[in-house]
Amino acid sequence: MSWRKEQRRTERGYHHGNLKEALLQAALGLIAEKGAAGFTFADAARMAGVSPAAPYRHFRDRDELLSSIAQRGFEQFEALLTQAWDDGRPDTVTAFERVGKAYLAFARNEPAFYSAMFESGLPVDANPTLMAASERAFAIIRAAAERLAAMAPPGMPRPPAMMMALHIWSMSHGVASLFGRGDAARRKLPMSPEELLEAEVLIYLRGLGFPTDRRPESKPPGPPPVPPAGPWGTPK
Amino acid sequence: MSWRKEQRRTERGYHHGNLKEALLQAALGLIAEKGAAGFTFADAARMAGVSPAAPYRHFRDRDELLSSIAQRGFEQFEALLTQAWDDGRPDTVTAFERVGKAYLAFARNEPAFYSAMFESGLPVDANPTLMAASERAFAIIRAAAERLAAMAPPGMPRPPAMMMALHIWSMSHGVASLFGRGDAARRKLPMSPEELLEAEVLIYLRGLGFPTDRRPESKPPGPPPVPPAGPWGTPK
DNA sequence: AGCTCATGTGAAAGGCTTTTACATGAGCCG
DNA sequence: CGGCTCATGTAAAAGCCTTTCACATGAGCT
Repeated sequence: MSWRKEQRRTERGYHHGNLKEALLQAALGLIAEKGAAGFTFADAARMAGVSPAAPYRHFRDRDELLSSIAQRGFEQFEALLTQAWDDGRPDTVTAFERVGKAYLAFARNEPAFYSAMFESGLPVDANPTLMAASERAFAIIRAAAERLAAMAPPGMPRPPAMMMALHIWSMSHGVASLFGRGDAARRKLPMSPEELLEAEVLIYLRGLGFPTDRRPESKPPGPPPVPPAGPWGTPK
Repeated sequence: MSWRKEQRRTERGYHHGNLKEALLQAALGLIAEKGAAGFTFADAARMAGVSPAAPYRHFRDRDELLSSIAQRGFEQFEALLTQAWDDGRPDTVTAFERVGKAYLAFARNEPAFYSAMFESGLPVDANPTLMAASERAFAIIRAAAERLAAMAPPGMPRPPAMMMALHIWSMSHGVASLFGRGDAARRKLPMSPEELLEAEVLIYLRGLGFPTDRRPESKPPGPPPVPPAGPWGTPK
């Protein structure tokens, strides 16, 4: 084996050996449990088994720890979206909707990251590193919108990809914030957040003139059934 | 004049006379200035000129003050949306978009209320009064969607009004949260939040089969221009 | 005039944040 | 090996916040 200092840290001595990481993990757990506002620097220290002053060797203050978590969150978010987008395979619309689902999945499965990223009141635009990470994540949505815009049906004015990306982002974020969290601010819904967002995106794309019957784009779509089935299941 | 105890409170004695209201106002200012997380009970007391213990005569704790503000926020929000909707005058689509603009205006002009309502981490569903106020506000959007759904063009399956309402809500909330705040979490945009949301809603409505040329619904719309102008200004 | 109770005060306990001086020991160098 | 040095951790202390409790005040009622 090749553990130099990863393992065998059960009975530590004066030095922790991996405190920075331990603090991040502890904070992640605490935020998930009690929200970004309720999370306490001292609590994280206690959980890591060090004195309340120790964290200051690794983070300037509480906010910097929060920023680090948001930073890491944006990175994981970007990775998740990248994987969901999968460069538009097997077809653009399918991949697009997978991105939407990934957005919701992230909000639900990583409440701590999501809190730190979007609800902690951190001035995102004041931290260039954080801002950059945030923009890299958005760039995935942007790229997907670009691809979608490029295949806009002829005869329609081509929608600006940036605008489409912002629209999709706001839909995803709105659904995730209002309905997609595990525990807090929950409201009863007649459908799952995933279904809600999928229908929303489909209607939106249809409004742009896209065929939304999920046919692989290689073969041109045949004549649509009349009346076309709506994106909200069978009526009645 | 008829001030019994409203005015002349400059040089107060032992009793404040209107502390509850003064605390709410102070908190509103503090939250607007430093965010819901940064707001302090003691600060509000100081601002009202009373001891740190005084607020406890009017609010069980800090959270109850926050809840009161959220409560009041939902009420003002409802009033604003009601006024914007104006029972669908002069026509449904126009009124509908006015509601969207009102949502953004509220987020921008009342950041303190907005924070308390949506970003404070308060368990909305744990407080029945708060929940009810929140639902009354949403009911306006719901009613508007109902009206819109009723005038769905024939030949299309009729969209469920509740779903439409949730979609519109999520769009508005997404745009407001991501781009519509005065100071924090700002991101650069190629257009104003209002324009962004308006285009988004128009595209969505068009996806449902609604004519979106803003003609008064009394006179049936003539043949649409071909190709129809997009909701995003003139391309190029 | 006197009572009473809502409303405010002062003090105190306990917790969090942040700083400072000091302690420890891991890694390196001869 | 022996010793140096510096990153990393600790203890203590100052300052602020929250919350509680016993006590003070005076507004409104009888």
